Amino acid sequence: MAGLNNCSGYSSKDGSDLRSFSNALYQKVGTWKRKERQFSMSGLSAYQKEEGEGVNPILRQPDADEPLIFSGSNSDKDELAVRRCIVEETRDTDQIRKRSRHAYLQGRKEKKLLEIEQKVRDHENLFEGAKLSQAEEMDLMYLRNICEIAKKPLEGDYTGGYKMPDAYDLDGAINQEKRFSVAKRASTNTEAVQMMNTFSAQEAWEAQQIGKSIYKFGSQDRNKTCDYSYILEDQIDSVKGSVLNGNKEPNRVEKDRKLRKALPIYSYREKLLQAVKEHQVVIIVGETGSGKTTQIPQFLHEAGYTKHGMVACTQPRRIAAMSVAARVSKEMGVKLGHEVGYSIRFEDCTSEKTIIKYMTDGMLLREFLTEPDLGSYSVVIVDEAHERTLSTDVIFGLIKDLGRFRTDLKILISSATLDAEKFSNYFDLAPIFTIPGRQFPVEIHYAKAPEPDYVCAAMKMVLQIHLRQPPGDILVFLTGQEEIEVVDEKLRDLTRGLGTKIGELVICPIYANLPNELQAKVFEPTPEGARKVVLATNIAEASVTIDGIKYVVDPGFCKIKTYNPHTGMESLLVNRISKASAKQRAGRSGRTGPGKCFRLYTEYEYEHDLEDNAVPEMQRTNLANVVLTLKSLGIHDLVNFDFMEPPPSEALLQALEQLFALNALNVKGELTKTGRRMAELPLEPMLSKMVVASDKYKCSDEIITIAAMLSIGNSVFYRPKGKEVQADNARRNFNAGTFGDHLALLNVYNSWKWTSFSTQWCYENYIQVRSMRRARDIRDQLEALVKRAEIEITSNLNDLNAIRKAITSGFFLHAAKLQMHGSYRALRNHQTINIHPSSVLAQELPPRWVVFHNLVLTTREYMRQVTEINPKWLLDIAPHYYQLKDVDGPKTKKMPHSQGKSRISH
DNA sequence: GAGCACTGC
Repeated sequence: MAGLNNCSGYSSKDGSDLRSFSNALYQKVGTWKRKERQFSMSGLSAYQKEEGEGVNPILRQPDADEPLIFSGSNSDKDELAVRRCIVEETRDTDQIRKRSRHAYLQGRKEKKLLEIEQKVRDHENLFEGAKLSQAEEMDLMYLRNICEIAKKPLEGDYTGGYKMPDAYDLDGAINQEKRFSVAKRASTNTEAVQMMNTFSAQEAWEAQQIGKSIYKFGSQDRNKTCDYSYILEDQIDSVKGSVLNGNKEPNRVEKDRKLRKALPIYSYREKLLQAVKEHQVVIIVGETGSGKTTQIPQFLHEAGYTKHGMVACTQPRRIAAMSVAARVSKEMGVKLGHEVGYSIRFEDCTSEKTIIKYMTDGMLLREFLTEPDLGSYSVVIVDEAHERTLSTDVIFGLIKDLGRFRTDLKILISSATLDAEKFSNYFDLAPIFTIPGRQFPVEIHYAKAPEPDYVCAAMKMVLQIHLRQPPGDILVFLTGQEEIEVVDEKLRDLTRGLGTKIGELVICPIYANLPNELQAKVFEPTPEGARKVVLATNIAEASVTIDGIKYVVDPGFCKIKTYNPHTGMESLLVNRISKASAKQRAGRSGRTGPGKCFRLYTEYEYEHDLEDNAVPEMQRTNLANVVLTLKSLGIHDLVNFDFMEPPPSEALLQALEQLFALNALNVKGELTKTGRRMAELPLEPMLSKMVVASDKYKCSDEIITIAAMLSIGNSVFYRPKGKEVQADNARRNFNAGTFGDHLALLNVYNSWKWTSFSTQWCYENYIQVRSMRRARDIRDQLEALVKRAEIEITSNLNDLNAIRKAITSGFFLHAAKLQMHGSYRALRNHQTINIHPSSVLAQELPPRWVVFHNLVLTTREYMRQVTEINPKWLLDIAPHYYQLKDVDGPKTKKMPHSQGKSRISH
């Protein structure tokens, strides 16, 4: 019951138990409502009369330590105005909700329900009359339970827990246990609510539910007149949990900025240098604000480590590398690019004088290719190691190996979290050095009960904070663009017209695909008297820092890319965040002053359902590129390569197979000449194979454009809300005379080039300038590298067949054949797939043979970026992979759809 | 006729 004593919303100060308290509370609310109806003719004055009686317990029940902003005399008037507005707006809310994720989930749920019901029937038929084993009975009961749960509407469906997506495992099959675990847990909840007495959060929830039912009993006609209660009455109760340690005092901030010596790390200087002197590898745990990234390289320089080589410090992000380098060069009083520099893709800001070099981790990996012993470095610092990016993990393996014969090389691994033990074990029990951070304290509040719909809950929470908490900006973490747009629209609707009655809400969305000029709004200072609400994706967790955030709303979800090596399919799934992420998110509120973090999940869920750390990227990605890099570094035994956490062996094998098929590896698993050329290019292997092959077809100019356009991904076309039709029309202009998306992308780039890279042209055609500039950068880089690899740049724009052949050379593994009903069958694994509706070819008569760039799993399995090919090319280009019967079997001539028996030999 | 988190070379 410890949690209850801390609860901030309804805590009873006289010690009476929660149930009777909430009971009384709801009765009070009921009275209040009835009175309001009585006085509806002059509602406002009725309020003023009642002032002082505690008429509105929800807003008038202040926390002991939490002053209300409504303490002034106008509070009830203001609040009434808010409610009035909400009454009016609720009429529209239903419609908005229909378009929201909510409705989307409901639709999917219904589909699923039909499937499950059929399954139950099947089961029942199968086992009719037979005696069931206990396990079978459990199974059946469990399916029935799911049916029951699925039948309930989403709104108010407290039994359903969080809405979780289907769980896919790396081994290909859908993991049924994982998939239904949420439902399973929920079903036990409904059947035996009494069983949930093991933890306080659940108890509190139960008490609240009982309180609600009592309240309903007393006001049956509530739905007719009291729609406005939607937001405030159904408020989210939170329990105050732990406080993230903070040791920073507000008045010291300014001083700290000026005094390097005031940073916490400074007092550890001598000890740290001693540790580095005695050990080759040192693990540094430094919390945010400890100054480790800026100070440690300077310490090492002062201690003389730069006499025999540079100090390298890797960062996972470009911006971090640039900005830290700029700050350090300022501190040292040297010009950026001289003694202190940075090195990122497209930009090498270093010189011969450089002794401290900040760089992205991918860049250090590239340096391994040109200088395998890292001879020009004396110290390598791997910063932000806890993020476990693909490059960081590969660097770990390489540098651990390198350290064995370069004993003079010092290695520092710096991480923000407490999984330092893992790092230490990996690096042969390297000593761990802990430096305290300097941050403001952050109060953590947990939800008292699980929230069924986190989008809706987040919205309520924002309004609650806005009404109840002192000024300060709010940061809300959502999973994607769609959610952000829904919440944005709904919040705008709800607060429209409040104007002067209540502080204005300035709503700023931010996600990576949002055009720059719209992103900039987030960083503008909040107007006087207003409150900024930032709706962000994970971008705000580490990549973007917004000043002035005082409150964080954390629903506890994010989208994570998963990869299935069997089908070669990747999918973005909404998933729980890790404890480390939750901590990081909370910390975003304590940057400029003490903050508060409202987690929309219970403390129990935090403790038991969240993993400590996110799954490293290595475990959930296509490894072809990693394997190619390692092979070109001369590492042949990949199975025994010392990964910190080895990737799944299937993924490794699949990557080897793919590289073999692409002719990058020979039968012995050694790198071929083609493979060596491919490794030079900063592209995925299939794309780099395409580029290498373009030499043969004399169309390298076009192919590198296509490769650049494909590697910027899906952010070329911009489709603003409300202008979808115009955007789609503009997009269609590029499709004329093409055989598919690849050539359409080529058209886009060339058209832009012919307008001399006009920004205006991009706006007119609903194309994202930022992405196009990036494509141009990549294209320029590729052009230089291709020339260095002695591939001649030749343009052959008129011979579209040559271009398509070159594409096929890279993507023959991704070939598919039309079946009946317009779906396709992948030649590699006979999987049924479809053309993505956004593709050029989705508009036209489906071609019989295609190659595609990648597969995504959303509602169905879709191919994105599809181009028509001639099946004979497959035989010409990949005779080692395809045989005549694969593309031209005797049966296929008459019955093109019954080709299932043909087999692919490797 | 569907909806793509974030990086990096």
